[in-house]
Amino acid sequence: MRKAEREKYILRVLAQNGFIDVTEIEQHCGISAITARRDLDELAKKGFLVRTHGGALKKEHTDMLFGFSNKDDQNVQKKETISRIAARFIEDNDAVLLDSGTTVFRLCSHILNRKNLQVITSSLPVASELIKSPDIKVFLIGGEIFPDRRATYGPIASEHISQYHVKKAFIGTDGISLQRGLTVRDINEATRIKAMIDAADEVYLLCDSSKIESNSLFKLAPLSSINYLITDNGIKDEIAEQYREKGIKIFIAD
Amino acid sequence: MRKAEREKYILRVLAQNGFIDVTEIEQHCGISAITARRDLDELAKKGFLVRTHGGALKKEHTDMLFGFSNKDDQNVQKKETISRIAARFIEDNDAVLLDSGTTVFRLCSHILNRKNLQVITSSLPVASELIKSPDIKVFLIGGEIFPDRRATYGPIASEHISQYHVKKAFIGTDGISLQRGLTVRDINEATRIKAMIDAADEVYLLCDSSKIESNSLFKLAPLSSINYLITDNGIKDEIAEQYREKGIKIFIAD
DNA sequence: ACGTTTTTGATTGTTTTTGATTAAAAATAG
DNA sequence: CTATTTTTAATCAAAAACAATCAAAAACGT
Repeated sequence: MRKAEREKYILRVLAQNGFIDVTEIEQHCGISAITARRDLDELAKKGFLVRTHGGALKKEHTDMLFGFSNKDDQNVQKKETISRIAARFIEDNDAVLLDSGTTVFRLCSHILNRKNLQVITSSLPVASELIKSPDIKVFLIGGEIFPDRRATYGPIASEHISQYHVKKAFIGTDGISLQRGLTVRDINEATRIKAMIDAADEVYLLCDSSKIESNSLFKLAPLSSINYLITDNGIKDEIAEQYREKGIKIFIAD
Repeated sequence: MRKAEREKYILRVLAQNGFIDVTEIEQHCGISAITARRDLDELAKKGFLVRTHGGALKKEHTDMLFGFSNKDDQNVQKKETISRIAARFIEDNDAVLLDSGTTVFRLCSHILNRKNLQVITSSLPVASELIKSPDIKVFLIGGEIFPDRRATYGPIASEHISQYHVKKAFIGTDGISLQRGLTVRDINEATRIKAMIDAADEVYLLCDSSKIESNSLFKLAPLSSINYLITDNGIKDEIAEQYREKGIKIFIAD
């Protein structure tokens, strides 16, 4: 049985039973245990399942809040690796701002074990994921809810954000470029992200490489307003160098 | 059965029955008693359940995401009828405040078809339910999230509520009595509900009859602060009459 | 056909999980 | 209350699953 075929089988069993174990894959597909485990590891890395000892569990409902409509393997994998790198910058006892957006959302599963963490977020999925942990205090930013994004926005939200001060903010944008700085599709997102940048000492931008050196409609902040750029290895070396010259520290996931 | 799968099973049984015992796990999962106990110990350590002799008890905020588990059928039915009555008071073009709590939450499904409705809520489940409708604008009240209740509370939330003014507010309490007025178990709930009452012209209290003429720990407002009481047919006639004399309009669902 | 990449399996030692055995603690019955 | 049964805690050893590394096989592009 081919790899692609096996992946399909694994996901199908998971959707049905909620669980699959290594030996079952081994027998059903006629492969060695180690290959079965590798299959699961890869699917876990892409975010399609949760790896456990001896098998794997189906991802929970909150993880689907943003839908699996973009089952684009490549992008899911990129976002997963980016978020994993970003998670390393969130430590015990931190107070952080987390914006909405799929990449930032994926960050959540990697920081559930932090102790005494305070998280301020505008995102409902982020909130619902993080309140699972008893050691994380979650503050929700008030305001009108943008149904598509499952996040609050608008003047109330922006004003609310300005009441906080945090060390680190993790944000996403639709575009970033040397010339135009940070840009987004929606004006409401723009004002909210701007408020988040102002409320934080250090700003981390999570952004897959396809968005680098591309522009969206609304300019929200200059390049200088971010301190860290976390992206995937699709970024060209000479571009990365130019960003570094602007004083931005780049971390490349692969 | 694998460990991960067993944990899922344990939590599922707990969500349903509220209790699970070691021998049941032992038999159902085909493992030794000691392993079953170890499973429970670990889950208890993570805070997902409360360990007892011979088994474990459910802890409130475990595996439900943005929903509520249906505890016992009797109460669910009462709450359903109450919420259906309450829904009749919410009309197209209204602006309403909805508090957290299961009874108010049930209201949501009955108002999804309203047009041009504006809803302000502190409840994450309410928000996530109502954003399904394109004709309802949802405003979320910011603040710290109370994980057990899936709602925001605290000084930020109260202050945020005071920025709004609405015609109707729908709230729930843990107790109501002629002598002590409205009471709740948690001080944080108290201040938030107080703020909601102040922000609304008309206050609707949704309350099953078991809570009428019973008191909880924190007094939050006098009886005079509510205008409507919606309850089930468990309320005694003479009690209802006394409330009416105090100027409260009572609606009894059956 | 050739070299390259991807996929797979075997090997090693390590970690996690599991169950048996013991004595202590808690619940139960008389 | 004491005696009996049940449940637990603790320790240990076996089994299963793991990670890491290497080499063989298959698929791939040119």
